[in-house]
Amino acid sequence: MSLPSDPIDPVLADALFRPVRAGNAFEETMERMLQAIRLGVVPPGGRLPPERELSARLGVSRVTLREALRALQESGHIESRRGRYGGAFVQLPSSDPLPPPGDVEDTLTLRYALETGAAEVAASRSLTPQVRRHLRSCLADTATSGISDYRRTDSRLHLAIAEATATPSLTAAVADVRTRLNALLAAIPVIPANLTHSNEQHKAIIDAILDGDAVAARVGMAEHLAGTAALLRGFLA
Amino acid sequence: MSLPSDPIDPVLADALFRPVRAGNAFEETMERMLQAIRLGVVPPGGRLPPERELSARLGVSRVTLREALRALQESGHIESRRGRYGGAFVQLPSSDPLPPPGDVEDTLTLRYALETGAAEVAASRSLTPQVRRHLRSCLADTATSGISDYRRTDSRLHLAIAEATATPSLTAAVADVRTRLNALLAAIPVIPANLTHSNEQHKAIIDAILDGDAVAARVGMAEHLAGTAALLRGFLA
DNA sequence: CGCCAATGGTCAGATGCTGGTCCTTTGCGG
DNA sequence: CCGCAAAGGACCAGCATCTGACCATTGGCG
Repeated sequence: MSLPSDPIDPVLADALFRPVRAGNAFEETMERMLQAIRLGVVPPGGRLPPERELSARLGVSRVTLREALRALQESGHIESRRGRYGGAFVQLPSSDPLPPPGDVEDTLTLRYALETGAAEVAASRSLTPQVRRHLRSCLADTATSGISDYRRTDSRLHLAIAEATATPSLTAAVADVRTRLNALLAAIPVIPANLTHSNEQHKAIIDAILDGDAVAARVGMAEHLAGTAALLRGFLA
Repeated sequence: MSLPSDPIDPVLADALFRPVRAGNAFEETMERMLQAIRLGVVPPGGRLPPERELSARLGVSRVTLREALRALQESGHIESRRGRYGGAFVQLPSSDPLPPPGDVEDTLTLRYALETGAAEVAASRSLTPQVRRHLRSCLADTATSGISDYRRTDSRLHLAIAEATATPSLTAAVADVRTRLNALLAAIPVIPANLTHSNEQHKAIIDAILDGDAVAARVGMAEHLAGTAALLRGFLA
């Protein structure tokens, strides 16, 4: 019963007829909040936007958003305080079970395309002083961070590069693939030797971007990603 | 009232607190079907998968899917036939109002990152004979197509390159950005001179991919995209 | 010291979406 | 020529979600 009369490319069919929504509104909302917390976009101790604003931004009713927030509260990720100047404050949960990792090669290849592209585009632009400062700041944070918060500062640096492209869709895509990558990285330890090596590569990439050297930025990022990819393939093979 | 206690990066906040869902289930389902039709994944005269299969794939109830199909029927995109060997068959609608174009630079930059990355990755892989044939076939279709169906065959060729990466996420991302691009392209005419120039570039890109020359594939794609980008910026400036 | 604005907490009614079931149409194959 | 399998068409009960309003708490400010 192969095909009655359908010469449809099965690969493209999988791409286009993929699920319209990854889960119900509650699940997707919670994933987003977890993403913001895990990527360090809202730092530990920081406050999330008010419920009304968040629900409006996410395009979700406040009831649904609150369900997600309550779940995050019970899992120890946030703490809610009432009254004016209250809100949801990010905590450091004792245990944080990451979602199951997806397809490794799919994630790594998508990451390669997105982040090498982002590095090249960022280097091709004339960056504002604020953006240049932010890049340098994130680089310094990564270089001086210990093993415990390396993953978060590293995420922030890579996101800063994506931001420097001034391309919202690209920034969002990089954030998403970074979340998938972190789910993979959770399975392997942070090794100090790799850490110092990464820091050297980070510096080379940021220097190239600040110099406007698109080729060097791309090549530097490609080498950097190859290192992480090799590490992951080794551990998850 | 700048910030009460929120040192949250507003750019990243926009990226992470973006809407969880683009619309209701009906709207998103209809967008997907239109995407499949407009990109030529299901060719004119071709049959869509059965309702039950489609609803399962899209993760949407059959009722909702049928609402979308009925809308497509009333807009002249498909025709439904009952009985065994029936189904929904793609028509050529007389008028097809495209959705309003989004941010031009955002679309073009994201496209640059995704498609140059896809070309490089495709060239880096050892392609199966089927994939090689498919690439050559799509290239030939594009070269021999007239003005009327150039946009569709061109879309198919670019999608074929994405498929060659064997990376589902990348394929889906390229398909999405291509849909956004087509919304922009709808505003400008197809010019024969540009068409022949594009065909030369297409041949260079596919040759590079088939030769496994990653650098040439990337550079060729970058030049090709720059041409379209310049054209669009000129018309939409 | 008391008011007030901003925030989280709660609820009821309306609407959307789902899952399941059954009906109708159609054409191939026995 | 008839029966069956595969497809679209239609319906309904129940759950999920949204809308909108109102209540409760808190800390700064007048």
